[in-house]
Amino acid sequence: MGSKRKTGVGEVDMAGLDRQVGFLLRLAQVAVFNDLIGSLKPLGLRPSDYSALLVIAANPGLKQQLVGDALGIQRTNLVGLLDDLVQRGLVTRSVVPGDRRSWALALTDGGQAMLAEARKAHAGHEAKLQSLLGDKVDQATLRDVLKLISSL
Amino acid sequence: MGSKRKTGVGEVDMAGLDRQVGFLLRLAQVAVFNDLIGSLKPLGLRPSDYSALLVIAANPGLKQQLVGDALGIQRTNLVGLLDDLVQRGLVTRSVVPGDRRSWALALTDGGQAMLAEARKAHAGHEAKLQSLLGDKVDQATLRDVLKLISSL
DNA sequence: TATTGTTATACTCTATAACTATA
DNA sequence: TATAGTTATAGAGTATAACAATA
Repeated sequence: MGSKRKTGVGEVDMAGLDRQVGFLLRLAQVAVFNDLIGSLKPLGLRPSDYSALLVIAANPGLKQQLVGDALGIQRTNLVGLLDDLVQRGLVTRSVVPGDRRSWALALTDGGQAMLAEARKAHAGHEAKLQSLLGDKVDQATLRDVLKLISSL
Repeated sequence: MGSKRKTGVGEVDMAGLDRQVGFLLRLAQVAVFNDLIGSLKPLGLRPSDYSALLVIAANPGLKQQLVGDALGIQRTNLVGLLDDLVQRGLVTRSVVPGDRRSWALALTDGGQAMLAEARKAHAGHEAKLQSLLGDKVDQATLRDVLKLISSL
């Protein structure tokens, strides 16, 4: 007991934690997320801002509610996020002819330009990850595994 | 453009987000973490409490600083976590003969009993994950991939 | 001078309840 | 009644600065 290989940090016995998928999954996610945060920071965007711009660009006229559904952000927490994007002139909230309760979201020209820059930043981030994984991992398989785990 | 397959939530074009490793990694991590949170909740433990108990049990006499290093928790944020575990009678802070700045952490008998229960709860969680992955994924390979990604 | 633990504090992310205006 | 957006608020989790005691 306690005679297991001491991996992890220095002399500390990690008690098998460093061999458990959940723990490693968290470390991997934090590493990737932090790198993405750093890649987008020069543009003044967080990952959530970037993903909102992406989804709005792909679905012009989309309602806030649906953006939230797509990204897993509650509509109540999306308000402030979009307020900022609107105030920065990247996104417009337009009246929907048939429904005066909802907004039709769209990117401004500035929003399109910002998204183009963000895509480049994101591509750099992805390239780093790809080169790390290289041919050691089949990306399609990895995606399938992650999707499977998501259904837990 | 914009004519890609509409996956994800309902009618919304996810703009390729649902095919990116970082996004899927986040979804997978959230799913696993939430399941672990639910598994430990009946014991009044959070994942961070559980991992602290694990590491202290494997390294009796360990200093707070080293627990933090092992788990990626700042020493400043570990204080309250350990305060609670001590107050619940699960962990003791003892004087270290050679160094009066630090505490020697250890589990009480109650802490050992709690950890045994927590291990069972965790095993149930792991079993759920294992049965989901089944023979579709080699666990050792998955761990290696996640470790690799963590080094980004 | 550096280290350990501590306190106070702030910031982000996320979650809930309640309101409004529309449908 | 139900829905879309909004506001206010609260709770985690995490981050920094500064301090006391000790090395």
